[in-house]
Amino acid sequence: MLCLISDKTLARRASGSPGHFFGDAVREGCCQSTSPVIGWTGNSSRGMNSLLDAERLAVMQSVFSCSDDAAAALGAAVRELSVPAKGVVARQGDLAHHCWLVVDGVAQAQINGPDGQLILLASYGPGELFGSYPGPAALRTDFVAMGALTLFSIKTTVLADLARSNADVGHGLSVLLARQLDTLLDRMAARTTLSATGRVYAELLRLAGDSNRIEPPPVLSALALTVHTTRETASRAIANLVRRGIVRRTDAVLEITAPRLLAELIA
Amino acid sequence: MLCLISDKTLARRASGSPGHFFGDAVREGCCQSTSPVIGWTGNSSRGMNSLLDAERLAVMQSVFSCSDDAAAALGAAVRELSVPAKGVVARQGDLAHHCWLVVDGVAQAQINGPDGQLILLASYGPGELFGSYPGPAALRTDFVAMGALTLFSIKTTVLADLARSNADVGHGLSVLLARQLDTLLDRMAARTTLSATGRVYAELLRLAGDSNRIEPPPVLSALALTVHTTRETASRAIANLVRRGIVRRTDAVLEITAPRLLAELIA
DNA sequence: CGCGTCTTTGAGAGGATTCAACGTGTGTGG
DNA sequence: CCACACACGTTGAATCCTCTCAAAGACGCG
Repeated sequence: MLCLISDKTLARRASGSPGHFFGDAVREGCCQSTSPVIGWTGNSSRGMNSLLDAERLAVMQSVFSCSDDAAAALGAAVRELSVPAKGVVARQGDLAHHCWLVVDGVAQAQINGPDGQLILLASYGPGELFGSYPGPAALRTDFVAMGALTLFSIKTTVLADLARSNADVGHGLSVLLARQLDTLLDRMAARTTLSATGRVYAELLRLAGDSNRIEPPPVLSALALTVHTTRETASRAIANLVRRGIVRRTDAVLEITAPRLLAELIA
Repeated sequence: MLCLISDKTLARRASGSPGHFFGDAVREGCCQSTSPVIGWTGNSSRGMNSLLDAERLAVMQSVFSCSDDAAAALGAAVRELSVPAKGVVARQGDLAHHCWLVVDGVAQAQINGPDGQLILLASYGPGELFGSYPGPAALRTDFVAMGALTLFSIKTTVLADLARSNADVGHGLSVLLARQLDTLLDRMAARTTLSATGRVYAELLRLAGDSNRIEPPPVLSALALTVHTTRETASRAIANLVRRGIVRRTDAVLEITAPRLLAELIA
């Protein structure tokens, strides 16, 4: 029997759930900016659903690296929010009056191209912020959870006011945004300079990091989406690498045996 | 005799200079975010080379919408800088310790793809900021002036300190960055969802604005670069529109006669 | 087991770049 | 003043990359 899944279904699915890989991957990736990551990086192993006030403050402090009272002010303005896997935080076209701060999990900004194709624009990991900031605005993307997601939501106006009145908040915000700008520029550069296979290769290197291993091995359909290509292309690209002995792949791990060579191939 | 210019040469050239169109175009385009532009928008008609202190303060205030003393602090930390057309502000790979605030003119972030092809990642108009912000960092793009350009340069560390100590600065910075993030997302969306001709059409609409006229008519090679395609493709796309009577083109102006129809074609 | 998902491979189609050629306008230098 | 180089635009043909379509196998799960 043939495979009848339309790409649309696949796309919708792949951005969701089950592989733990994707979550980890994106979480790892979303903060690969030049500046070091803030000390705190979400903690999905905690079993509880709601954060204690103290934790909330700690979160604020580590995200904004701010004083106690600033954290308190933020904590008070914030509302905790849980979104199930595949849940939609906000829809394209909505007039948003909020920002969302990712506490745990990963949120993705995606667009449905006119042909129904789903396109990934950005992903937000723990400590990152999305929504409408300088003022309320219509959203140009959907924001969906790709795994269980816990957020802090805060009114745009309140956040702006806080930023204006409290230096720590403003500064923290600017750092947050600068980092996002940075990674977005990277992604943009990759998308426009590299060929489809090149983007796949680059993503492999990024996911592998210094250890040159991806464990568990990546789900190709998901990887394809993040670099804006098709599973077929990704599959072919990687098959090529395996054939040439540049990467080795087992059920448990994908290992890059010749990272230098792979890096050369990208250019 | 044939034309022997390699594409590389062309690319290098086109990003420069002579057509006044390109400068205006980008200047118009770089602030098309949802939030209204700050009240002040550069003034190239002023004949002098150096800004008075008072003007400098005014610039700061309108960019950061901040108090007098914050503006004074910024003004003191800043060094004025003039870059000639085609001049390079900073090079890819440089370890930058500065941020630059565009006072007048347009700066572009560009990358040379491995094949020597020049690619435009972003452009910064008056009131926009680029460089390394949260901390010193290696630049991933060249920054070049595309027309006479005057900048304020400020040490990254100084700016960060100011942001942390002065709420107005931090807030202003966050607004600046949020706006850039916004437009970058837009650009990204356009680049990934649209076809090459679609991007050309979209750019036409954007340049034309409400008046539906582009005056003087766009330099195709430059337009092609901004939407990341070739002059040939751009030329074909527009020739098509002209043939179908959707736009009219003379030496002096390009006019969109059927903006609705054109908008339809983009999707 | 049937179903859905993921992967892989081949073949075909389409879009966009590349190459080639030519016309035009502009500025430079002999 | 006249080449000449250079930039820009236009058009056609060839080429290549990438997506789409089609088919089939593997795995996990209710």
